[in-house]
Amino acid sequence: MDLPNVSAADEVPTRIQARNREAILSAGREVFARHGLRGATLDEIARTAGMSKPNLLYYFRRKTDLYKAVLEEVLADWLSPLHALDPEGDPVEELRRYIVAKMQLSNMHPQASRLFAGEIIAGAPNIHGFLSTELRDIVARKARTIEAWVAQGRLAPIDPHHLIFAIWAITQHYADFDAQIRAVLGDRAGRPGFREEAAEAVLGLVLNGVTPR
Amino acid sequence: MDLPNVSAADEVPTRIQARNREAILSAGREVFARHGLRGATLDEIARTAGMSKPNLLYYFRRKTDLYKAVLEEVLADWLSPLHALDPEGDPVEELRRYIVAKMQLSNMHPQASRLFAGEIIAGAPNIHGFLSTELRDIVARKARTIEAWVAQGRLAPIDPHHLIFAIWAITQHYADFDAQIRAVLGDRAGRPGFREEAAEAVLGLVLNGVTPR
DNA sequence: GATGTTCTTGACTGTTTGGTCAAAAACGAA
DNA sequence: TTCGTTTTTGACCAAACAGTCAAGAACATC
Repeated sequence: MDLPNVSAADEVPTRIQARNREAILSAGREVFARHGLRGATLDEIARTAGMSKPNLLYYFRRKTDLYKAVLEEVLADWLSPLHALDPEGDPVEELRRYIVAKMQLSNMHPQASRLFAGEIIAGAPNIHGFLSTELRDIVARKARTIEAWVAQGRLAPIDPHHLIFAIWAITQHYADFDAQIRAVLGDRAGRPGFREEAAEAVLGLVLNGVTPR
Repeated sequence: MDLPNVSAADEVPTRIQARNREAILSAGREVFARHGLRGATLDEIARTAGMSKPNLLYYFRRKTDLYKAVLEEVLADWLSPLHALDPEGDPVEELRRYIVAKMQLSNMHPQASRLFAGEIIAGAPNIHGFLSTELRDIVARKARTIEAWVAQGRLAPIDPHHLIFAIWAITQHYADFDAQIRAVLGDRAGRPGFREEAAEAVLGLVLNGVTPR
C-alpha cells in the first residue's frame, strides 16, 4: 500500500528495496557526476541501474529527489575527515593525517567528488544551506584551531581558511580532473604506485609550506 | 549568400556579425559554464544573448559548434601563462609570476575556468586531443625546467608534474568553487581586498613549500 | 530609391525528456 | 494453494528540446 519512498516514518525496507535503492543511488552517482543534474537523464540512470524508468520512479518519485538523495549521501563522507583535526595533536602531524584522508577519499570515491564539484560549479543551488551553516561552522572552528597553532609559532604564518581551501583544492583535483591528469601523464597515471606517489608529493609540498622556518 | 558560420576561408565579418558572435559566445560561456554541454539549452543561451533561437542558429548551426567555439576561445587563454615560465629566471620568482598570472585569470574569467572544469569532469570528450598533445607537450617541457631547478638545489625536491597540478588546483579553485568559498566565508569573500589576500596566502603557502631548507 | 545581400523571426517538425497509469508479474505470509 | 501486498513494466502524455524553413525586415551599395 505505502510507497517505498516516503521520507518520514520509514518501515524496515525489504531486501528488494534495499538492493534497488542502492543500485539506483549508485547509477545516479555515476550519471549525475558526469553530466550534472540538468544534463543527466532518467533513461540513462535507469539503464545504468539495470531497470526500467517507471521502476526507478517507483523508488524516487522525481529526478530532483534522487539527485538530492545522492548528494546527501556524499556530503556526510565529505565532511567527516575535517572533524578529526585535533587541536591537541601535533599541527604538522594533524595536517598530514587530514591530507592523507582526503587523498584516500579522492581515490576511493572520485565520482562523489565530481558530483560535489558539479553542484558547486552550478552555483550550489541544492546545498547552499548546508554550505553556509554546517560547513561554515565546522570550518570556522577548525580555522581557529589552525590559527592557534600559528599564534604558537608551531605553523608558518598562513590564513587558516585559505590553507583549508588549498588542501581541498589539491586533494579533490586528483578526482575532479582525473581525465586531464591521465591525458597529461599518460601511462604513468595508471601505474600501481601512482596514488601513493601523488599523496607523497602533495604532503611534501603542503607540509613544507606550513612548517615554520 | 554565404552563411556566416563557415569555418574556412572566412571573409571579413560585418559589424553585425562581430557583435552577435561575441554576444552569443559570451552567453554560451555563461550558460555552458553553469550547466555543461548537455545541461545547457539553446533557448536559455539565446535569451541570455538577447536574440531568438533561430537567429542564434544562423551564427552557429549546431549546439556542439557553439560549445566547441566557446571551449577553444578558453583554451588559448588557459595555456598562455605557462609559456612564460622562464628556465633562465629565478625559480621562486618564476613560480611567483606564474601563480599570480593564474590567480588573475581565475579572478577575471571565472566562467572560463568553470567551463573548462565541467568539460574535464565530464571526461574531456571534446578536448582530449588537446590535453594529450599540446598541453601534454608543454607541461613535459616545463616539468623539465622545474626538474633542473630541483637538481640544482634551487627548489625543494618535488615532483614537477605534481607541483604544476597543485598550482592549477589551488588557483582554479577560487573560480570553480567560488560559490562554496562565498558560502563559507560570507561577507569576507566579497570585500574589496579579498582577491589580493587570497593570492597572498596561496603565494605564501606554495612558495614556502618549494623553497629549499 | 532600387536592388541584391545579410539578418531576423514566427511557425513548425521530429525527438527526447520527466513523469503517469493501469495492469501484470513476483513476492510473502497464512 | 490462496490472497493481499509489493514490485515491475509497456503504453502513454505533455512539455521541452535541437534544429528547419520560408518569408519578412534591415542593411549596404549603387
